[in-house]
Amino acid sequence: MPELPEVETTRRGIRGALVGRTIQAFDLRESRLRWPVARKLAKELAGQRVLDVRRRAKYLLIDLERGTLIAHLGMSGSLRVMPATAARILHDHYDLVLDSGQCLRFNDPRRFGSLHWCTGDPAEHSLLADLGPEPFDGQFDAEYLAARARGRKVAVKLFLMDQHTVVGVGNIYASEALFRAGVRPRRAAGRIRRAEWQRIVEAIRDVLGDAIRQGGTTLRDYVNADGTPGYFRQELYVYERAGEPCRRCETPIRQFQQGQRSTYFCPGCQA
DNA sequence: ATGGGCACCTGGCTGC
DNA sequence: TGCAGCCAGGTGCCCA
Repeated sequence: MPELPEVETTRRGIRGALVGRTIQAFDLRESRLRWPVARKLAKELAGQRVLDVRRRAKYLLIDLERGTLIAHLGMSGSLRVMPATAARILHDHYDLVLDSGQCLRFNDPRRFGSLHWCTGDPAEHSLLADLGPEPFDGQFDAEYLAARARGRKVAVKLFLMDQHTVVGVGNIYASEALFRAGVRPRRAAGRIRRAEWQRIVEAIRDVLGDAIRQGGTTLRDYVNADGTPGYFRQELYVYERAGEPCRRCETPIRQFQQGQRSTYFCPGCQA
């Protein structure tokens, strides 16, 4: 998916068009997302005003008057704001039609995305309840990571991608953050030194912040709320650069598999 | 608890 | 040109 920068870019892009508007209709054309979306949701949502659009981890939270929509973009999903009359294309799965004449439209070729309706506190929803801290929160620091990693044999890259450790870091930014921190992705989490955790914390914040400023990373499907791609791809140091010279030391970037995903690193820059 | 692997799905690219 | 095989921003769940 879209990792944290892409979800945050989407949030910022759709928020202005949604907040204060009233939902006129919920058009569901494909209910088979990661979990089935109930058709009866249309009846519930119609007439409700949008109070806010927030983000928790890689989930978008659309606060309405009587509850919250919890949306996930999966691997290939995107949410765009457009005229409700705009022609639908393949894989447009639902529209949230607003009283402004615009709609929020979800497109997701792989259908790994999801949509839940939550009355009550979304933080206590089963999808969100056990998530780790936000990377920009104060409680996410070297001490926290060191304590959590103690005794763990799992590779540090997989440890960082575990949403119980910290949220928002996916396959691209895990490789990129470890490059910036100078730490090899295969090292056991329990053997990372305090100074390295400190660098990892800073690297995660830096790379996510830089990516947000560039509107995220577009590999294939991802587009922002206005349909434009993210431009951070050109600033990647290692991701999808196997065999190419490191931008810092010229050593060829290496690639290998970790947890059925591709990992990239520079043997010259990362210890 | 921890670690590892699979499943869900479509589309684009590569190589025969 | 056709098609099989492989790969892709995630994550819940099942097994040892």
